[in-house]
Amino acid sequence: MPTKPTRESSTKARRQSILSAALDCFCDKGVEATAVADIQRRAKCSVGSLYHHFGSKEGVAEELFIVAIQKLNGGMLRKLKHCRGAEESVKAVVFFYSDWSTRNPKLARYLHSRDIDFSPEAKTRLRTLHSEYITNVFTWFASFVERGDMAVLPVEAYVPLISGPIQEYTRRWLAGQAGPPTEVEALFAQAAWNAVKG
Amino acid sequence: MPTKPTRESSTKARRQSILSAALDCFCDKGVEATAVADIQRRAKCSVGSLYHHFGSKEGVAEELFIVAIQKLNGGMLRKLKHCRGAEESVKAVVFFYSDWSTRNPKLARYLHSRDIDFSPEAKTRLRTLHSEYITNVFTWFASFVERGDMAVLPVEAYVPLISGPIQEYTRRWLAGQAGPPTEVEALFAQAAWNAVKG
DNA sequence: CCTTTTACTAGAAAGTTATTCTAGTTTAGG
DNA sequence: CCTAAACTAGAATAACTTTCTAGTAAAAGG
Repeated sequence: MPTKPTRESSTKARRQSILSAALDCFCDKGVEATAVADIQRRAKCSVGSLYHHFGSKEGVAEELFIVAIQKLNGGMLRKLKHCRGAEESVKAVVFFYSDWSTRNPKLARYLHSRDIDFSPEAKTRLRTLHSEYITNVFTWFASFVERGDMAVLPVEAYVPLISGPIQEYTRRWLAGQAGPPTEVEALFAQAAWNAVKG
Repeated sequence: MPTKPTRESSTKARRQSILSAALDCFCDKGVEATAVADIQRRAKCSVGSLYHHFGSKEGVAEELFIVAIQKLNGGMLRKLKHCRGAEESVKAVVFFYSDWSTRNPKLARYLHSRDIDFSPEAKTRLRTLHSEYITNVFTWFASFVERGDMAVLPVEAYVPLISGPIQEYTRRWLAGQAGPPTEVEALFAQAAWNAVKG
């Protein structure tokens, strides 16, 4: 049975409804072109409510971006934990990226739009999230590199070599310029492994 | 000696001054956050003049984007024409992208911001430019594939495999998260060739 | 050489959109 | 109950984009 909505739960629901209304609008018309009124109408809330929760239109966009990144990164790490060797891990990165994007096309599309004007605070928060993630990923792969299963390369080179192609392909798919990533993921996973294997 | 400015030349100069003022503003504060007044002040022109030439702020952003794409693509094709074999061509793509971005960091940075709300006309124009470019690139590489120097892959897979890593790396460099691409271009060129060689 | 047309510039006015403000409602906690 | 804090609403304001009117200067036609 549905429990009586408490304040906490309804706040969460309201925030969520605004975020998902925003995502729909952003995907339909782009970030810049959607007005606060568009989001508001879609979320069925007032201007005041929206500004109470997010401070600004930019605030909504930032939160949405951060939530999306967290979902993607969190899922990736969880997936990696179940991998046993270097090759399985590298390939898992490619497969997970492809699958996640296919399952969450709107979020993926939004993550690919890079021109959101983040506030300094949001930038800091993103930087923190990113370096936490990178740290986690690197400690996972470091042992493989030490063991000689993977090549020794400049640290910043691994991610582009492994994820660059599938990301770029996915971007094209989202833009309607290519077939679904499932068609090439195996090929790209193999290429990723070839690029970084020891 | 400087020739007397004719109408045609001064129009061109004015348009150019608006475009480069816009590029500076966009790089400093992002597209959404720059006001028409910012561009106008920097270009030392009036609102009327700006609207006469470009119709809207979006119009400025679109033109800038298209010009940048044309420069990048044009340069790439010119570079390719001087290459002799498959390997040289594939590697040239990586090197040229890296060098062009290093030489034109502002334009490169702007091209990486993907969230500009293009008008339908601009979208059409971009699509045309893109498919012209793709056609040119593919006719260049097709012979190598036929000859067996390069692997037979889904057509849409080549660009991500060859350019994906260097693009992703360059993006990180522009965001201050990595060293200059010259440090990895040779490595990435080799990886690109490995990914598509026959 | 004049005049007419067209491209262009300027800045004020109008229209839109984002943000703030004031007032009021609901809920958890004492 | 009562109070403080969280929340909602929508009017008021402020910021910004776009349009409009007027005027200037270069080219084109006679």
